[in-house]
Amino acid sequence: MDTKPAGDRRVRRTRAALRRALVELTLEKGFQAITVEDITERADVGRATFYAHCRDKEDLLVGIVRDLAEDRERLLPAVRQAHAQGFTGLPVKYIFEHAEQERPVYQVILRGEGDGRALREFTELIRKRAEAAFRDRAAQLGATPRIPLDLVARAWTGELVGLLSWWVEGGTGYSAAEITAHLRDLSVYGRVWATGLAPSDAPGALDLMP
Amino acid sequence: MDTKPAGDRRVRRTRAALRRALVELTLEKGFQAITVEDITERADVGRATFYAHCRDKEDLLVGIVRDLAEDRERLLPAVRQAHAQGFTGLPVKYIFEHAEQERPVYQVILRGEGDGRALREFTELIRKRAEAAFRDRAAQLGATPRIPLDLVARAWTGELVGLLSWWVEGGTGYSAAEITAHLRDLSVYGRVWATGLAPSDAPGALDLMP
DNA sequence: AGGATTCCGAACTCTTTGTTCGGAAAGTAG
DNA sequence: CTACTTTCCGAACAAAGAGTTCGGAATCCT
Repeated sequence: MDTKPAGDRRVRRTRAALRRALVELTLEKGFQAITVEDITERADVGRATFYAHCRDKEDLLVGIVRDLAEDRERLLPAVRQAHAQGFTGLPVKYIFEHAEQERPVYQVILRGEGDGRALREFTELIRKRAEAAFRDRAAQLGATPRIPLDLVARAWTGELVGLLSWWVEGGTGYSAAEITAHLRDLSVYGRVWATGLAPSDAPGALDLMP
Repeated sequence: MDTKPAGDRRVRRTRAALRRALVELTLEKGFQAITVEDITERADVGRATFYAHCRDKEDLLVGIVRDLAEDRERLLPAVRQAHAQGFTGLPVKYIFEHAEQERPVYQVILRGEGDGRALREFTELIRKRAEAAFRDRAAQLGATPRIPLDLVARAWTGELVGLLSWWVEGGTGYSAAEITAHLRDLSVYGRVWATGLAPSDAPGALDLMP
């Protein structure tokens, strides 16, 4: 999928139409069930034109996801600078807000449509950021973690992706700010604080308690 | 996909061969790239025979996943009874051990192969168990959660799936017992305890601190 | 041994994919 | 506005894969 600026208006229009059609159809029938003709029909574009823009369905999806990530990253420095310096992580609330604006695409990604590559790449991006942020801060403070930071980063990424997948489908009743706050409190202070349940009540505790 | 006991030896053999072939090929080339003929060739089975057993690739995968879940659930009561009563969650360590035994299939599921349905179902199963466990225990103790339990259950499920996906790919260097303990400590006591990092160092904290 | 079931493989239809090409349409630059 | 370039269209084509059918051979169960 081309991601050049696309100077020609015709190119911009057909590309936008194809992408829009793919996202719509994916949410309706699932990525797998879609045929190229479905897409071109919905986009009102000749089938040959489709192949002038991308190799196949997957390629089209990759382009969408890549541009979404660029869009997200593009505004990041501004957001970051508005708060503090030296912070290398992605502000969580900003991710939720971005997902709110681009809900359909986030749904497609987080559902794991299209062989799940998009979701894996999204997750990896978050994970790397989180791990870098943890390491930076640990180095600054000279703190000695009780649990390896790579493991902490993976677990935290799992929490974020899990909640985001849920939230983006709608119906949770939380605002971006609310769910962000909950996620932070839970991950920072733990389940004992969050629920008042003693450790022995945790799933899996059976194997760990005397 | 039939999941009957399969009394006939021929049926057992070809079914096993087909499933084995599908898992192998999926790990080699990815589910999407596999053709039915690839499967039958690897399994050394006639192509017509394939359709005598299942509608298509997906159906075959569904059968595999379903039987795996059955296998996991079948031994659960014994495990549970060996530890405590009234606990409705899935013992976490047992899941990791099961994944260790059935590594290839878990890899296929957790990579989100085959349109991601298998992964979604797996996640849902865990999530429901976790939420039920949290609710039961909260009711017993009369505790008032600071964070809604359904949100806690989703976040915890995300942690588990995230770590399990990582662990099952190998190379983490942890045993099932070790990673289970880490997951428990981290989720129960939180990141401040686990890493020594102050709350303001958490990704996303920017939006939440004054 | 006998009857039922399953497997095989070859042939066939149908859908979808991906490519090609010449003419029409729309865009851009000057 | 003109001239030149690029894109779009649609139809036609080849190739691959999906899914079905069927008679005969092989295998299983009892």
